[in-house]
Amino acid sequence: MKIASWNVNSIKARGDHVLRYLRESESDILMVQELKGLEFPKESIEAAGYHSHIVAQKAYNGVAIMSKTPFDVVQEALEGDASDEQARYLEIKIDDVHYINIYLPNGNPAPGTKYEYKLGWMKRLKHRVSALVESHTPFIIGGDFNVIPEGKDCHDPKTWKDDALFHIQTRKAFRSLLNLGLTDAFRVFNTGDKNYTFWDYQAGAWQKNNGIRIDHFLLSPLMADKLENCVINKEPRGWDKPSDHTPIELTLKLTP
DNA sequence: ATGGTCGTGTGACGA
Repeated sequence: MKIASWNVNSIKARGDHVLRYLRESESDILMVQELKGLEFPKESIEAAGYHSHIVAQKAYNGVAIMSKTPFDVVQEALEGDASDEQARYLEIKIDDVHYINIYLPNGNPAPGTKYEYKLGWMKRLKHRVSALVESHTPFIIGGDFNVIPEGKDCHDPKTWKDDALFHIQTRKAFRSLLNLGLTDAFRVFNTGDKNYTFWDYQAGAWQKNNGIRIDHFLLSPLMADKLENCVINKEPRGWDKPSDHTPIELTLKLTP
């Protein structure tokens, strides 16, 4: 079973890319982030053989899950702050496995109110993850975490020191998530540096491979044994008019 | 040292 996650940076601008990616990758599940609007090409995605569900708002944020298999929606928001109206969380369920798609806040500039929101969001996520671990629910979390976990996940750690994506408090919060027993799927197979999922549009970052690894798949304890592979597929970042992110792909063995 | 690039929606702002 293949599951992919991709920040598409506007579904309106990248609808054709998503359809092409579904065709070429033959993913069973695709999680996308940054829809950046309310429109969604549900009909053409259905024609391609996928059920879909979106959590969206005007102009900003927005997440969606596409799946060859029908699914149940578990939650369309992260609990812990009733006043939070940003479209950043979608949790679904297929055969007792929960699939969580997140678009974690960017948080810049740090310090500031946006950074406080990011840290608060990470605390709420930890709370949700704790509940799932304690109830022995098998789950995977995929998405744009806006977290550079370690120095080797960027080209030059010095330039990222004060950024909300690499700030020590951000890395601590990410680490405390992992310490609940989650596995960073990509790092099981590849411990090397220069493996990135995002390259800025500016200053030839893509051409120079000056990127960051901020899109991740985390596996719950019960799912870790089912892990077959996890890779970054750099191809779509090289397409015409690309997203600034590229997909991360997870392969699971779900049959006993 | 500075600006550089996209997307939304048509203003700046977010990333």
